[in-house]
Amino acid sequence: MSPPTSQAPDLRRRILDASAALLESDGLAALSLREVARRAGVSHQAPYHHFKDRESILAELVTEGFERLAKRLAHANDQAGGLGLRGALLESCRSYVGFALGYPGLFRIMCRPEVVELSRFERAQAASDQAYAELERMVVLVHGRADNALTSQHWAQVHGLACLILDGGLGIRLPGARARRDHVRQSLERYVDTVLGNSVLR
Amino acid sequence: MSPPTSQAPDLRRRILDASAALLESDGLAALSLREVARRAGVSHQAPYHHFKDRESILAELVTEGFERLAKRLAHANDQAGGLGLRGALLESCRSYVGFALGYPGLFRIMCRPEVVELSRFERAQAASDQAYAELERMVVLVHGRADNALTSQHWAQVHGLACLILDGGLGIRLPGARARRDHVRQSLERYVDTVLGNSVLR
DNA sequence: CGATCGCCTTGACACTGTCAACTTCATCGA
DNA sequence: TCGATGAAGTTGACAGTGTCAAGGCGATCG
Repeated sequence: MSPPTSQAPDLRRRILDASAALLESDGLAALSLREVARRAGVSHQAPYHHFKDRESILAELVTEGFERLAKRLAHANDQAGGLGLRGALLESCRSYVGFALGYPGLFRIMCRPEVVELSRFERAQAASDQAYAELERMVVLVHGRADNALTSQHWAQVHGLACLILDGGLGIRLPGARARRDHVRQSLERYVDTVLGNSVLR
Repeated sequence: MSPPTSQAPDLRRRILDASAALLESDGLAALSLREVARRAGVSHQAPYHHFKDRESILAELVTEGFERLAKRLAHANDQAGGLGLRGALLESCRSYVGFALGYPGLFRIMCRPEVVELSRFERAQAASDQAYAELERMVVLVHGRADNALTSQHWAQVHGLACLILDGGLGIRLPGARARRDHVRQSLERYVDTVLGNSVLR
């Protein structure tokens, strides 16, 4: 027999792809199981043969999201040798915020426990831990030691910026992708300088 | 006739109170118009005589939330004389995070545009702007001038910490209210010291 | 060749937000 | 005083949702 055509590869993957597409184009509210099934060309019950429930589908997307994010962060960390500490730190921050702005629908469900309760999904939790580990690795590179408060501070900075631009007041105040990108770069550079003690403000 | 008994003050208020209670006790998913109506002891259509739709109810809660938050931040700012700059800045940060942890359900819908689109509700937007203005006032107190990047940085720090403890990986890693409070204090103190240039890390 | 099992279907149920039409009742101008 | 008006609350309906239950169907295998 032939390899699966583009029409019908395995349904599980098609459901995930349709969900991700819907999530980014029309938002979480538009992502109903039935609409996903419709787009995948199957009955409204077919998804239940591959996922326990709606949350499980989203959890799979979340897992893949955290894995991709962790990979980006790891890549930035690995560049500490070539780019130098400041360059790598900046790259790490931009990876995080860039991921959030690049996949806003996905990023949102990654930090909404009322949508996907991470602790219910072992693999998702593990992927999240992996991303955390990369953040912590950057903190070690910068400060020379692991420290919960420092890691929190770093994570909060990039996560907060991402959330505020995506969902909060900063997005409203920055119309247009260009303005956002500029603002992100400016904010992150200032943050990096502050952290590295080169702040012009001292 | 007697003044309204505790049983039936004006329905509008009762609907808002029931919604807020449901939001904090069982989360947003459990907050359906019909359940709210049930708890208010009226038919499922009664709320529509006081609110255009479900989002409008939540928008009213969000408005009140931002007003309360702005008031807390203003109070912290006003204490700059008495507490000193460091004390006031710390108090401002703790107000923000404390608000988020104190009213998690409310805080969540305050930063979820897919639940309440702020730009659709003038008063909510105004209240949000008011809170932003107080954050900016603190930045001016600290740095001597207004600066978008600095305000972003400050806002992102407190917002990020709040989100991560509430919804993200920090909450999972900090079981128990006590551990969270301690972590918040520690993180915020370190942040404040960093900002004020007294960091022990230099 | 018959049993089994994975994948998918149809059908049903309770629940949701919202529209439409109806009742009740207080207010107010003629 | 009376009738109109309009606000506030009701019941009923509709489409849409997530999920449970039962059935069909084709491949696999003892």
